[in-house]
Amino acid sequence: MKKSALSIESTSPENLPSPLPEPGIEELQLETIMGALADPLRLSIVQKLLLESESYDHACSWFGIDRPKSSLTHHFKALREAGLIRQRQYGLERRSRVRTEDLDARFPGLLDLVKAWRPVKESG
Amino acid sequence: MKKSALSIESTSPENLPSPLPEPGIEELQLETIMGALADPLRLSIVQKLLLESESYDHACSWFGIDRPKSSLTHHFKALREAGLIRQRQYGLERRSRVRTEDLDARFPGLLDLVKAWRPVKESG
DNA sequence: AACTTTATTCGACAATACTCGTACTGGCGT
DNA sequence: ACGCCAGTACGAGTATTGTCGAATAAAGTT
Repeated sequence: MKKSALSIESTSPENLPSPLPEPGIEELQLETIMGALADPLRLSIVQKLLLESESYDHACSWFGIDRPKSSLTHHFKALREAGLIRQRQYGLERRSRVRTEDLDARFPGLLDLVKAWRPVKESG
Repeated sequence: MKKSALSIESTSPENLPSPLPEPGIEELQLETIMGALADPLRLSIVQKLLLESESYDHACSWFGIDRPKSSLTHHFKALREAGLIRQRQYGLERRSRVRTEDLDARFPGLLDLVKAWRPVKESG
């Protein structure tokens, strides 16, 4: 992957848009995290990020969730405000990633539970 | 610990009252568990059992929670139905313990998070 | 049998959370 | 400038959850 030496975006490893407002590490609360993960849809969002995002951030269209946009906003916001994900604005898109380092530091083992989660199939 | 050979209650290591209705191991759902632990009071109940109960079961008076009894019933029931605790009737008391084996088997690391939980002090 | 103790059930109310339509904003392309 | 597009904000309706008093049940005691 060749890139121009002139690229204005490659001077440092951290040339990212600043994150949307989120709780700091010290503000993370286990109850709140648990509450955020009590919803199967949100659990699946975090799991998908953990298992399938190769260290890239993803806009919510990437998840392929069949829900109205206002519902998605609601859930992504819940995850961000609980401190599970970090969101950055890239042009039109608002991309998300799991706050792996922070969560591993504060709640070691938590993300492993999410990775190992196996949703129960509802009878149809 | 000497005991009578005639004891009708000591023929096996398991002479306990049978547990109240609870989900089986295969029915435990992470979402539901998370939901049950999203409440600080319930989180503190499970934590106290994990840290302070020396493999004994405890009635809810043991916890020293300053709430009406009907509220306590509500929360203990929520914990039991989520599969976090097992409850047995001992005479007048209904004693609880954490389902450590089941939870460790299904969600390894979960109980460590609860043990390590440090509640945030509300400003008074 | 009457009383005490532990805890449940029921019902009402309040508070919180989920769902989603509609209208809007902010960045981008032409 | 105009429209398009990802996503937000607001608000309403619904559902779920928490809180707790009052009445009840079940077990033990005397």
